[in-house]
Amino acid sequence: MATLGELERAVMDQLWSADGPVAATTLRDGLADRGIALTTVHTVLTRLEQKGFVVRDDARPRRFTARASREDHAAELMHEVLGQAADRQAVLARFVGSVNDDEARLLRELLAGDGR
Amino acid sequence: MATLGELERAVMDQLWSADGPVAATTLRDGLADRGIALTTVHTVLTRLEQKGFVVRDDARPRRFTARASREDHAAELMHEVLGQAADRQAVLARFVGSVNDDEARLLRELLAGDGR
DNA sequence: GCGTTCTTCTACGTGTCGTAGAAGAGTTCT
DNA sequence: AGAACTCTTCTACGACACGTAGAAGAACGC
Repeated sequence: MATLGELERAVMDQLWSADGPVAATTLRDGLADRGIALTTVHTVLTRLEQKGFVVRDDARPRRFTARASREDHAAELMHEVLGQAADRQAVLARFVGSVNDDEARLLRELLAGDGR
Repeated sequence: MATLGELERAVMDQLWSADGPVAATTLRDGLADRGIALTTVHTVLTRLEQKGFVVRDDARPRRFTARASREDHAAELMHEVLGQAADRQAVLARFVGSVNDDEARLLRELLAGDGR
């Protein structure tokens, strides 16, 4: 399971919040609170690209896009965790046992919908 | 989210598979394929203890126990992932959308059971 | 063409993890 | 008790991931 560092996650958050490709300078500005150099942003973006989280286009001020949406990413992570377990049923049972009421309701609806 | 290294995970697997407290020597033997030194096992156990994954008793050849079961651990991880997402509903929707039929059936049963 | 901006390359400090030796503490056997 | 053995703790080191950014070259706008 490829993991994300602090800054890497902050950059992904920016990309996930954006509704389209984003330039490095924009990302740096969004991370202004950290006072981060533009080259640092580029380094992180390159690493995120190598990890398969980000794609860069070939336009000239390069623009970066998250491969999967924030939600897809989270759902994928959940599947990875579940998939690594030998006894998935037990894991699901414990998982369901500790979701809150709203989530339980939602899950029921989601499952009722598809006729599987 | 505290993460586990390769060896740390292997040790946890041993502890999870055991049905009671386990001595360091036993763990080393279970990891015989790696040809690991006993002190290495101890180091890892100490780190796992610091991370809160393991408890050691005060019997003299110390014995180590996993804090949570393998399944609890996985379910906790799933919750952590879910909890970090802003839009949990969307994550759950994608998660449910990609479970296989057996798992969907199981989830329905689990959710039907409790009257929430 | 020239200054400005962007990109890439390279590098370093810190923290985590795998790895284990050395030395001390405890246990066992005679 | 004393010797021999085993277990525990302390300390340390190399590798790798990540945050960080400067230097230098490439591309762009005027």
